[in-house]
Amino acid sequence: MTDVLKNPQTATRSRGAESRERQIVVAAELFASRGFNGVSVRDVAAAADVNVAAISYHFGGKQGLYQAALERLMEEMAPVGRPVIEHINGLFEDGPPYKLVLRESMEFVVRHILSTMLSGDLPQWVTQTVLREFQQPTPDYRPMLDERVLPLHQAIRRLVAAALDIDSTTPNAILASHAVMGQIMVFAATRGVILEELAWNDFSDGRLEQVIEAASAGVLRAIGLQIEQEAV
Amino acid sequence: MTDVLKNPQTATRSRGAESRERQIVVAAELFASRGFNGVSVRDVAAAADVNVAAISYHFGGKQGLYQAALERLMEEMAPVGRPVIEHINGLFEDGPPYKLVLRESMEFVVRHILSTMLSGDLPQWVTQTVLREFQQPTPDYRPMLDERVLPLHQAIRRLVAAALDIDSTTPNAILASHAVMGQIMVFAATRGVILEELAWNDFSDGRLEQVIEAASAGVLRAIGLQIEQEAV
DNA sequence: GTCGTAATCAAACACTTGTTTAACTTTTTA
DNA sequence: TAAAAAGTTAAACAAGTGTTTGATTACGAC
Repeated sequence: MTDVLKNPQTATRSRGAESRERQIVVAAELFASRGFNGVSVRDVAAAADVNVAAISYHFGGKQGLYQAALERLMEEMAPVGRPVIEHINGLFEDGPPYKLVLRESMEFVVRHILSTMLSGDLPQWVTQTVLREFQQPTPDYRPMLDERVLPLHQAIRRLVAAALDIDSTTPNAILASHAVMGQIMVFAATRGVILEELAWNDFSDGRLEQVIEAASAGVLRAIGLQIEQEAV
Repeated sequence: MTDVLKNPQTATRSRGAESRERQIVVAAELFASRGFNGVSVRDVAAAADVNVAAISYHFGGKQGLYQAALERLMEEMAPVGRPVIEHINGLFEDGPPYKLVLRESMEFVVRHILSTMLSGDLPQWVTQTVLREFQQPTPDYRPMLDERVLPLHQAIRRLVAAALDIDSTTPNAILASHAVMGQIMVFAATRGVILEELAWNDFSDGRLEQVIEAASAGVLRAIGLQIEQEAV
């Protein structure tokens, strides 16, 4: 808690740190929307209002800047997965939970992931980069995969396996949990197409709620935790 | 069936057509794996064993080559969606089908899509390009979206809506069908990660069958068409 | 105030980019 | 066979790429 006092740089790094920060933010957004090769260092420099040489000076080059953006991505992604992982792990501490508890937990998971990824809380570039890297991983993305994505997958797999009454280490559990992840992430991945089909501009207000409830209902049915009858 | 005879070009286009064909094939694969900006015209020329100028000569430039690759993509994608669309449309010709029929149809849909996309039948670059463009569409992709992807979505939506007993034009039907598409496509989209987690090399033999059955079971449950009891 | 470090800057670097040119070979047509 | 068309080729083009340089400025420490 006394980091600020112990590290004078943190309090007084007025000059270069601000420009460094600007470069990371701008680069993260540009890389997300146009890809690594679609962005030139001069694009970043212009958008961040710094000299081109500043990138090599601060990050050692374009590649280093991308790595810095990925590290920032890891920070931004923490609040997406961490609550879910902690929630699920806490659930299994006192033995296998009742189905009703599993149901509520899965509802929480779906709601948490979709509300953070679809609302404005999480910067758009975070989702874009995760999806892009998931599909075509760069070597620098490995830490992100190991420390953020896979732990979230494994936590959800425990939930799915418990709901389906199968061992969470079996291929079937792995496949079923990926299917569930697909059911959830499809709303982030195909966001643009879905908005277009619904003639919506964004997921504000009740619309996000509608998406969450639809996704939640589908997921619960998929793992056999649906309420028997639904009002029509 | 007499196309070859009626079109002498097809039989006798010895000179330029071969080189043109090679350029399209090579370009489609390179663009799929490295993205449009990640591939230079000299990369394509070298891989296709032609002169750089040939690209401008045959396609008017790099952009034209990409469009040609997208047109090829549209041809390659036809056998994925067409059988599914025809099957579903035929289903509804004589009024709303029984649940048992819906169940068998959905099983066919899942099996058809996954077996074509995960086995070697469909070139890998096709799936890669579809997923990439779905996430970040270029203007040239619009025809592909309108003529291949959306019709498939709409057909599946009819099935999903019928299974859930809701109107297929409601937001809920749209959302539910996207969730189902997510459940299916996740196996193509995250193919690499899934193979890694299962310590598999590919989806050959019984493995593909295992994936299809897992996906199928999840989808059927998600739309309320599951068999009541499953053997354990 | 002076020194030394950190940061910024315009300019230049060597290299790659997509495209065009004009000479050439090959194939088709008549 | 001769003319025309189609295709291929090496070379050159201007513009853009990431990076480095050396001078210049801003700032905290003494």
